[in-house]
Amino acid sequence: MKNISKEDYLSAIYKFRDESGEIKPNLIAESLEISNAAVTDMLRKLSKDGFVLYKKYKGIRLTADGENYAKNMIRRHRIWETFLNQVLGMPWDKVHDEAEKLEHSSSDELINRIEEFLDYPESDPHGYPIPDRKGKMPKHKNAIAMSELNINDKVEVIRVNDTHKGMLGYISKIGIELGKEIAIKDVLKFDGSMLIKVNKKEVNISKAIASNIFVEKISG
Amino acid sequence: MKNISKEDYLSAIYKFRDESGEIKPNLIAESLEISNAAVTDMLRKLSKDGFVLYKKYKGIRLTADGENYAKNMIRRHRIWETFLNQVLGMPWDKVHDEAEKLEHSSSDELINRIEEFLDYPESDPHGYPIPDRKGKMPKHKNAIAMSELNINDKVEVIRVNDTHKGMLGYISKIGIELGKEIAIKDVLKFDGSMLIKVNKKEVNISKAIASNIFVEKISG
DNA sequence: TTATATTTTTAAGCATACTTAAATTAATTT
DNA sequence: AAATTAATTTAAGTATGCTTAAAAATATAA
Repeated sequence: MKNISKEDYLSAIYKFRDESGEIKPNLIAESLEISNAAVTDMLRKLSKDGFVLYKKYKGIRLTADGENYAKNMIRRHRIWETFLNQVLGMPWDKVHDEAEKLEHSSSDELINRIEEFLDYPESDPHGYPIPDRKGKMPKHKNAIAMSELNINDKVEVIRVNDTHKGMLGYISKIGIELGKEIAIKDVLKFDGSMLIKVNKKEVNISKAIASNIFVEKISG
Repeated sequence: MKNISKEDYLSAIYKFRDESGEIKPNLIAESLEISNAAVTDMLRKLSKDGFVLYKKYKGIRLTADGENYAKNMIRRHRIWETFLNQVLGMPWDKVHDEAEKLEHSSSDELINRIEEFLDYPESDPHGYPIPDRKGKMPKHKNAIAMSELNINDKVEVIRVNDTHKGMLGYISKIGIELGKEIAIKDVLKFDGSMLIKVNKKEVNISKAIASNIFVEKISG
């Protein structure tokens, strides 16, 4: 395993598989923005190398090796993001792309040193947990998507999905960040968009955005 | 230019060209440990892209664009090395390999941020100067190779060539590091090896090693 | 200056990770 | 259950950056 592509495939499978641990080629292709044919190709290689279980036309899942490898990539990614944000002051909507490149170019020793320098952080700048060097995930806070909320709920932002490019920058402008308090003022049945209060200002956000912001209830 | 290989070629040309700025394919091939044929191939591409001046069987030299690109790679490399050593405490004989990977995976913005965090260092852990963001090199100290020295010279280590794998680790064990004082006790005419005193101990080093350690005379 | 050795280039081929188009299998709709 | 649609795989082809072997040019030595 020296290969960027293979590492990206494993990360994508880990990230987008369903609750039962399976994923379809289509979803991998979409998330990596490549053709289905390329995915079929690579799945055979990953299977031969013992990182995924794959029989054609059947579901795909990671082996124990594949799972470890993927989790290690997630670890690298989140440690880099945390470093870039906390130490170098890079804004949270820019760290993802930079970390995506760095994660393929660092030894485990380097990652461990950065982790130590950061004093063993448990979550990245978007609120996602960082696996430790043995692959153990710190416990997640019990968060719910903002799209599930009702009028008069008051919540605190716990986690924000960073996979949709542009979204983070957009909600930053509105004033949303980790730890911020938000009050739900109205929910439109028509399209699920909601009126929320952040920093004493009321703004409207779409359901799609709301479903990528995870929160903890304070009251309601 | 998204390519690792092309970046490595430009760095190698910059690093190993002669005083007139020229280099031969052979030397590039050796330094990158690839075949001469591969070098011919790539030179045509780099020439087409405007990074080198190249006519077959004639000397090779960088264009202004090529020179800027190469210098920027050197800058990235040395800033990463400095960061790894100063901030993460990675030993000076390990930073080269790690930086070699990272230098291809970082945006200019990231490099600039690290440089700022390091408070604009002027030299890397091996004593080599770091170009600033405009490509300007800080002035070198006037250093001479230790292989040029004579009995009873006393010197201070200014710079050590890090291109020979294993050498740094070897001389570290002897006790040689930047700023260290060394006294020349004897020079063997037979093979040019020398007896030197470091940390009150006398050790023998070969001429090949001595020619990669650069020093400043204190007396003699 | 000629002979020999070395360097450089050309030619042909390989592996990787993609692509598009066609064929096959599976899933959904009627 | 058959027909239609969608997903997946196969097949053929591409670009990149290498390789080895042979040919051509240059450099060195006698």
